[in-house]
Amino acid sequence: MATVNEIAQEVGISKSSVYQILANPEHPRYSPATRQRVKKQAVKMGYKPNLLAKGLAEGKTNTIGFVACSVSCEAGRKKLVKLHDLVNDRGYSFSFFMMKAGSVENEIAAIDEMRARGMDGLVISTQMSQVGKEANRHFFRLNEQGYPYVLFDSGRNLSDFGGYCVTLDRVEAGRMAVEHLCELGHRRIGFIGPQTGEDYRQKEQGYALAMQSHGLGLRKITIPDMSADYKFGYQGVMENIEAIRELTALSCYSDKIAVGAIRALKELGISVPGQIAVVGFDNDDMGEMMTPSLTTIAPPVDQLVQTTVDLLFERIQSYNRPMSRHIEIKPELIIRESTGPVRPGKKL
Amino acid sequence: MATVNEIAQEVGISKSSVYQILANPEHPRYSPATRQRVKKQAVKMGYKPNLLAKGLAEGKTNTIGFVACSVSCEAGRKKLVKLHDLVNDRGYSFSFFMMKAGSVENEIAAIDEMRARGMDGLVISTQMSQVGKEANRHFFRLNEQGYPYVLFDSGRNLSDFGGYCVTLDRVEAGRMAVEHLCELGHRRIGFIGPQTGEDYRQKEQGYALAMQSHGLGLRKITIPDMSADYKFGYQGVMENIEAIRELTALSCYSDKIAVGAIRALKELGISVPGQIAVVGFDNDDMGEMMTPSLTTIAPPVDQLVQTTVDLLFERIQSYNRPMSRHIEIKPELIIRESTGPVRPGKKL
DNA sequence: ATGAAAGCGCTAACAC
DNA sequence: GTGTTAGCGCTTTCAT
Repeated sequence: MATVNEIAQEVGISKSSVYQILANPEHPRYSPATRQRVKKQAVKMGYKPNLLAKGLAEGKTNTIGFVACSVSCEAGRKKLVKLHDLVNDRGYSFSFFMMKAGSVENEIAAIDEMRARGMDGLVISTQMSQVGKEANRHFFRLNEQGYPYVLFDSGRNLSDFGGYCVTLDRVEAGRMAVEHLCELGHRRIGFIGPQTGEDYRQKEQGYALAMQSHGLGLRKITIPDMSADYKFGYQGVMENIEAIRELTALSCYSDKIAVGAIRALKELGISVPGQIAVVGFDNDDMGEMMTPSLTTIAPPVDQLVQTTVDLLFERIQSYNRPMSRHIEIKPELIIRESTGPVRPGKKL
Repeated sequence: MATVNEIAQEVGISKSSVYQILANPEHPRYSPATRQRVKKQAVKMGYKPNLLAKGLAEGKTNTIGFVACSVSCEAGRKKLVKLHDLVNDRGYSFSFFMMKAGSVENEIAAIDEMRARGMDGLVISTQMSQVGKEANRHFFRLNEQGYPYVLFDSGRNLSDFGGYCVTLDRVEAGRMAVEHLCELGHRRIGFIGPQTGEDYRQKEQGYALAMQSHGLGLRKITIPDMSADYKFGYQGVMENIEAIRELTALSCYSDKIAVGAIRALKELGISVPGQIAVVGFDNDDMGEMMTPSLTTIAPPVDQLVQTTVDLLFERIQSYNRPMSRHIEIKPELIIRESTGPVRPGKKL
């Protein structure tokens, strides 16, 4: 790969002149003739500045990093793409780092590596199985050092977390599902989800709060893993048939759980929404095309990402210490075919 | 962030000693006492080597880049994750670069940027709408310069492409769907897909070859866009109802198209697989859970990725010029509920 | 209008 | 055992 030096040798001038001309091709500081020759050579040799050297010299890379564990789902995919686009719109490059899932140590390692690579700022989105606030301790260092980052829609306990952070209001999400079902006349409403994760805890809390405010008893179905895979929805129903038969409606932790559950319900000869209404969560594309199409609680992905990026650049451009800021985005209800009014004749 | 120099100052020795000790903590070249002090300081100051500087100095970054346009689908997600894992297994970091979709210029820009960032090798996976071989010209430069890269499952015309390349045998995929349906007794078999893209052309060619070898006439349904979105499957059926009613089986460009098509068929009161059998392509997770579950042609993702990574590292470790190599991976048929024997009584 | 020189942080060959 | 020195390629200040 051609370097500034090589161009300088070809043209027969010093490398700093070449640099100046390439950085500012129109500036009349150098004679038009020299400028032309340099530009020609650069094109001819296919010159591309070495970004490692540039970053080292400038102390910045014009790159924003995104640290996430896998691309866990369709929703994760949409976030990734939107984030990429918005960061590009700001004239920054975008770099995605996939951390190993699970432990806080992996999260720390991922963040450290991205900093070591000279990222000018980080969007961090990781699902932590550890709920306690000790899982946030490593952020204190970032805060103290004034390193720009925003925690993004992360299912973690945020008490005591002192940085910038944008999340979806999952308590509200859990509540909205119940409110929707209550309006349709349902009272025996179940909730199916995994038992771990702050993520889950919040939705389940919203469910519980809404049920209590309507004077209804809780009916939870727990599935084994924190993974939101189809199979767990299927198994959840199949292994709790009796409890399911008591219900007229089921709120699900995710669209995938809902799809698996609906598959199981069909196999059991229980009609959706006729005998049981089902609400999902995530607004996966597929929900629109399945039969019945899926009523769901949708995270406003664009708004989430937009807010995150705004916050990050506010942080990057300001020189003062970051204050603690937590922005919660409200979800939206999308009504489709999988929910309907409770059947009058349904057995108690 | 702490530097080698700062540690050296604290400890009171030269920076090269610090470097040597940190690079080789157990080597007895330095006195145990000094080694201890250096290691302590490094931990205390939270030293992490600056990867830009390291990469610049060493002329390599121990990082493999993945260049792709968006993460177009569930299958893309799986590839991304598997690629990441295999690259990590080799002791390399993994960096994902999402290029703007569409033009060859964007592809070139993406590749150039990754090289400028010091990637030691690249896996390139882009869908090109341009079918001609001129879309491959920029790879010649990479070949000549001996830069290590592997073209990965890219729907493009590979005549004249002189590098390493791993693809799915999509002609075979198209053929397999037809063979499966013929074995079930179907003869009026349609194919639905977009009209652009090498990707499409191959599947369609497999369909055509298989149909001809059985002496059957082609029945193609074309959908507008190259996007493999659900909606197009739905629209494709709804806008070609007459043609659809002639069929006893339908082979689809993708699982998403299949899902949309099945939704439409249901709305039209056409039962699947009773009145019409449907085969998808991709093996999206969702295919297992929908009703009817989806018979599909599955790309062996792990094998594709494994082969790609093997090839890339072979290239990285060898000093000789790359030969041209093209490895085609065979897809697999997964039979589920959406296909069944043709109904005897079906109207001609 | 052009160039010399120092520096970013890490690496590596070699000297003491 | 430890230090010196030059260099990776780009940037930036200051001199000519």
